[in-house]
Amino acid sequence: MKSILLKLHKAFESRIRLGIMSMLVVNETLDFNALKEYLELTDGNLASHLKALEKEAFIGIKKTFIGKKPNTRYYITPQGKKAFEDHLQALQALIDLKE
Amino acid sequence: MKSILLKLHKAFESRIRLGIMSMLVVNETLDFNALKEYLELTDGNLASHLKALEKEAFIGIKKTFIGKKPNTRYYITPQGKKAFEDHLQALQALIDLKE
DNA sequence: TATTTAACTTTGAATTTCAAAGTTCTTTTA
DNA sequence: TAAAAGAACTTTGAAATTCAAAGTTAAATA
Repeated sequence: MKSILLKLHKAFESRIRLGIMSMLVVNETLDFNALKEYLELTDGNLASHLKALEKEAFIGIKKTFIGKKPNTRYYITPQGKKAFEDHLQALQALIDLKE
Repeated sequence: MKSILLKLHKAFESRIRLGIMSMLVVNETLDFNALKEYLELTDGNLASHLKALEKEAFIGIKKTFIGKKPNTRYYITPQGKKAFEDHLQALQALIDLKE
């Protein structure tokens, strides 16, 4: 049990970061505003959580233009995917304890 | 997705409290030292997390004696069980998003 | 040229977390 | 019976985290 808990990653303890990662697992990329609207966050709050995940190299940023409009898209990195999957597996193991 | 996140209970965001609840779901009751040793926590830290869960009425305390030794046991309350199960279900739903 | 929009950064206050030390009560042990 | 030890805390204080709100910058549109 203790070993399960140790597999939970600190970066994913926050429900907001859990939400960001979940969205990025199911959507190849998402832009700032999509995340912001979906998760109903203020700019600053979202930006700081994104930064926290970026610092861990769990997500990456791709800045492009759509026509002439700047567009910042976020995507999950391979490490991020791995880390998040490990985290979810640990949660799954916790859930299975009940059975 | 947003609605899933809203079902995550703040009290269970901490891995320590997640651990306490998990232990109490699979063990009818547990005493202070069992939790402390299993989760490798200091007295103070454990006590404050227990207090946080008790404040939400998610766990209860039963003080007894084993022989002449005082023994404090913790157990999960029906509300606690419900809340924890809802939380795990929300996590399960998050996990299932990937499929 | 003025306004708007995107995507931040900064600031600061509130909350949370944790370890360490102190406390109380009881039980052993010398 | 006095001293030491153990259980289960409480208190303290520092560090880290979280969040909203306001400020910033650069480009785009009116």
